[in-house]
Amino acid sequence: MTQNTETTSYKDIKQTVLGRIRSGEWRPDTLLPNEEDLAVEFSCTRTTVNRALRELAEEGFLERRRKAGTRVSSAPQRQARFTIPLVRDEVEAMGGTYRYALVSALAETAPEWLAARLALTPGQRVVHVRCMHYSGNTPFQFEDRWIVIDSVPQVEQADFSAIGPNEWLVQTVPFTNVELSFLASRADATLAGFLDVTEGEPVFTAERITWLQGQPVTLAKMYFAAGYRMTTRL
Amino acid sequence: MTQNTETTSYKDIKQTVLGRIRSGEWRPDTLLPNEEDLAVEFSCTRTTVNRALRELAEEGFLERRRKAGTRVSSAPQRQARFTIPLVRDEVEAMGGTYRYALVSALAETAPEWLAARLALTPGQRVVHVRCMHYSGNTPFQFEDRWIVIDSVPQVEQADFSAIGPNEWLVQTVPFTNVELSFLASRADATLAGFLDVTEGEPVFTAERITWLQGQPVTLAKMYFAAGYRMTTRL
DNA sequence: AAAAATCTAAAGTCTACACAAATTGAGTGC
DNA sequence: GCACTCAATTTGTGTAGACTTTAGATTTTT
Repeated sequence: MTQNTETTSYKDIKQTVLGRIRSGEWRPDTLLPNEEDLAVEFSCTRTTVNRALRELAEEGFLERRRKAGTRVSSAPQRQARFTIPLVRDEVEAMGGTYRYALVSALAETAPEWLAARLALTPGQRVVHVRCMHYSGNTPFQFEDRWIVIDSVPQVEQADFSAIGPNEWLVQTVPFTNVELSFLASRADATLAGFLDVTEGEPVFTAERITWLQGQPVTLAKMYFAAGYRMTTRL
Repeated sequence: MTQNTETTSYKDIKQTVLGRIRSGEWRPDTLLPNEEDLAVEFSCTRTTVNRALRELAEEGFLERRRKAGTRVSSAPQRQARFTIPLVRDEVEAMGGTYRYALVSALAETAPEWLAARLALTPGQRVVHVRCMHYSGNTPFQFEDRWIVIDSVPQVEQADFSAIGPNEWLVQTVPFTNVELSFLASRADATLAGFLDVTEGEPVFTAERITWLQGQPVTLAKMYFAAGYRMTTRL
């Protein structure tokens, strides 16, 4: 486990501290010894203790303030970290064969609701792409996406019949700010058809809005097949 | 911004590197200079560069491998970090007045599906707590929770009429492992009544399973009112 | 050729020390 | 009693240097 027989690594310290929290030895709100004392206890330098405590604080287990010291977080697990896999990876991880199919791709004037969501000027044009992601022959996800032409002019030449809009965008647009939402929506007739569920069924939905340096780039609505759950361990 | 006029801090380096990624100067898959060279460029030590790059890697922007070097992540935004607020905080943050109401709390034998989910031995007993969280008079969340008596014997004496089971558990059980899932479920008659929606409506649902050192402690199903979305910015 | 052994570049971590920044808490003056 | 100042404490961050571990690359062996 340890790198050699005698050094105490920041990982050991993290483990030990976590253990004391879990065991109840250090209950929420308990003030920990300061870094120097812990360094003595673990016979390492303060630097190493610092790293351990800093990371535990980042993970939400501890709260630290200069001069005030370090204490056990009273409301732990405020943060959940989800790994958002690419659709392809997700399908393949479940042992399925990933398949992509374009449904439609059309340039149009942004509908009002979209203009409002993305703060577009009235009449701005977008490319509307709809496509399906399959696991084998089973529908896995229906993707409904709008791409702002002014922000990504190349999109008018893009061919989405072979490559999905997400992968195209990742390759084309250097980088972005993102807002991601999860919600439950209701399958309307069209969606029910695509996902092969009954109309009215609940559908787990992710919405992703992407900006490039303040400019809205794309809004994607991703509708998952019945029974989908997004899971994480803390 | 910078602490004094001349040092380059790891934060500056993070900003600069992120800037180069965003601007497209360093595209996905680009191999970065090694830490020593960057240390020269930023006129600081390798330690400082290391911290900057390490954190960027943790945030998903870079991928690092010993000997192979550091490269720009080709599938960025693999990680979303959600802040899971306590219900009370969430309600109050939206300007509502938080109100809690116990619906029922009964000790019973774990139903089969629950025993399967938590790997209980047949016949193990649980306390089943159902309660509501309101924002003012509007239903905000219906919580359906089972607590394993063998893991938390005190639960039989607990009084959930004033304090919610989540807050009680946080105070009582020192610490835990957690599995958290999000999904879309369908409002049955009971749920529809509690949340004041039509039967059959989609309901955003969070499920949380908690263990204490391998022992299952509790399963909570949290059903959110219509229109709820869980949002994060990256 | 293919497989195994070796070399080596890069990140990973630790030590030891120094100074910076924040904030508490005590003391001071009014 | 109240506001203000200031020193002490604790975490935050940087420097300089060394050793460790991983895994890509090269060479040797089969």
